[in-house]
Amino acid sequence: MATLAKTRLGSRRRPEQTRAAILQAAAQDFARNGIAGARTDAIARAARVNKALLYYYFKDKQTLYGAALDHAFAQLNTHMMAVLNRDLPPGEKVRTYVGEYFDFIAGHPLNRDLMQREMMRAGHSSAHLQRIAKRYFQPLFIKLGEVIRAGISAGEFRTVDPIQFIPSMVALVVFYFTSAPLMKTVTGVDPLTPERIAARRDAVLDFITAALFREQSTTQGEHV
Amino acid sequence: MATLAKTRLGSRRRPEQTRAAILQAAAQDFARNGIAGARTDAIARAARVNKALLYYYFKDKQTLYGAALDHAFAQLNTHMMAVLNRDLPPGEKVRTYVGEYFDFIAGHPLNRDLMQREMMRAGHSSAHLQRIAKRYFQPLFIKLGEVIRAGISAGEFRTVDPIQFIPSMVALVVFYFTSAPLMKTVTGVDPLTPERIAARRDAVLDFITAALFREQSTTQGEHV
DNA sequence: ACAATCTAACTAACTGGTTAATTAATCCGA
DNA sequence: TCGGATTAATTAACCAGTTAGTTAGATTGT
Repeated sequence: MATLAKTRLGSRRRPEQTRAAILQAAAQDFARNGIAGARTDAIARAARVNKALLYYYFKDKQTLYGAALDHAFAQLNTHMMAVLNRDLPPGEKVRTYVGEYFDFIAGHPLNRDLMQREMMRAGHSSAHLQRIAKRYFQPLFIKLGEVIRAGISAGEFRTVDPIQFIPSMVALVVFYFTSAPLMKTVTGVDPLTPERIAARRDAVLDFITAALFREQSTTQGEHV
Repeated sequence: MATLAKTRLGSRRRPEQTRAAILQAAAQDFARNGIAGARTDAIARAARVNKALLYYYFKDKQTLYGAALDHAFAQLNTHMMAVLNRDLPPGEKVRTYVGEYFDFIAGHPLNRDLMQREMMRAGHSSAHLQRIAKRYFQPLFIKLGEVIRAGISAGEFRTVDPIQFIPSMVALVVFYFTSAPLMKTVTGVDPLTPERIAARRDAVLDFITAALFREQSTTQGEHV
C-alpha cells in the first residue's frame, strides 16, 4: 500500500503524467522569464523531477520550449476554431469571436505571455514561430477573414481590410493584459480585478463594434 | 599623430561619447534579447569598449538596463509631451497625437521593443517599471485624459472612458509591430514595408476616429 | 604628477547538458 | 506461478563552457 500511497511525483512512473508535469512547469517558467531567462534546473524542480528527465523526454531546452509553445497555441486554436464553426450571421459571429477570444486570453495568462514572448523573439525569425503561424494561426486568420468579407458584402460592416482589422482586434484584447502592470502604477487602479476585466471586455466589444459596423447597433459609450 | 588617427573608440577618451556608445549598444542588445538574453561581453564588443568599462560607468547589468530604459522612455516622453502642448481642439489633438505616436513607434523599433519587453517582465513588479511609469507615462496619461474629457464635454467625442481608451489607442499602434513577424508568415505579406506601414497608420487613425468621434468626420473604410 | 579613463587577465558562480548507475514494472519460459 | 531477464523511467553526480563582475595596472590629457 505504501507504493500506492507515496504520491511523490518524482518517482511516479507515469510517463504521460511526468511529461505533462514537465511541460506545464516549462510553460510557466518560459512564460514568466522567456527562453533565455528560464532555468532548466528550476523547471525540473517545479515539475518535481530530476533535471535529466527533461532531456529524456525532450531533446534540449529549445525543443522543450517549442513543445510548450505548441501546446499553448494548439489550445487556442482548438477553442477558437470551434467558435468560428458555429452557425451565426457575420455580425454575431465576430462579436462572439471577440468575446470568446477575450475570455480565453483573460483566462490563460500563461499561454498569452508565451505567445507574446515568442512574437517578440521572432525578429530572429524563429523556426518555432514559422511553424506555429502556419499550423495554428493561418487557419483562424483565413476563416475569420471570410466572415469579415461576408459581413462587408452583406452591407453589415464598413469596408475594412481584414489584414488590418484582425490585428487590431487582437491588439485590443491582448495588449490590455500586457500593459496591466504599467497601468496599475500609472492609474493606481489594478486593471486585473474581475470587475475591471469585465469592464474591459465590454469596452473592447464596444470599441470594435463602433469601428466595424456600418450603423451603431449596441450600447453607446465605451464604458464609465 | 597615431593617437589622433586611431579612431578606435575603445580608447577614445571621450567619456560622454563612450557612455553613449555603451548605452546605445546596451539598448540594442536588451531590445533584441531581453535583459536575461543580453550578454555584457556582446554589449562591450558592440560599443568597441572593454567590458570593464560597462562597470566603470554603470554599477551592474541591472543598472545599465535601467539606464537604457530611461533613455528610451525619456525620448518618447519628450516627443509626445510636446505634441500635447500644441494648441489644438480636442479632436485634432487626439488625431495628431495618434499620428505622431504611430510615427515615433514606427521609427524607433529599439525603444518600442525595450518598452514592450519591460512591460512583460513586470509581473515581477520591477522597480524600473515603477519609476518609468511615474516619471514618463503618468504625465502623458493625465494630459491625454484631460484632452479626451474635454472632447466629451464639447460633445465631439462619444463618452469613452480614458482608462479604457488610452490603452486601446496604444494597443492599436504598438501591437501591429509586435505581431509583424507572425503576420508576415500568416499572410505572406511583409507588414513592415513603408507602404504597408503607411496603410497601417491610416487604418489606425480611421479605426480610432470611428470609435471615438460622435459622428464620422473622416474617410470611410479602414483601407483596402 | 595626478586623476580620469581605459584595458588585459582573471575568477567565482552558474547553466545546459551528459553519464553511469538504480529502480520498478513487465515479459516470458520452465 | 515463480523468478530471472528485459526494458522503461528515474536519479545523483558530474562536466565543460559561459557569464557577470573584479582586479591590478596601464595610458593619457592637463
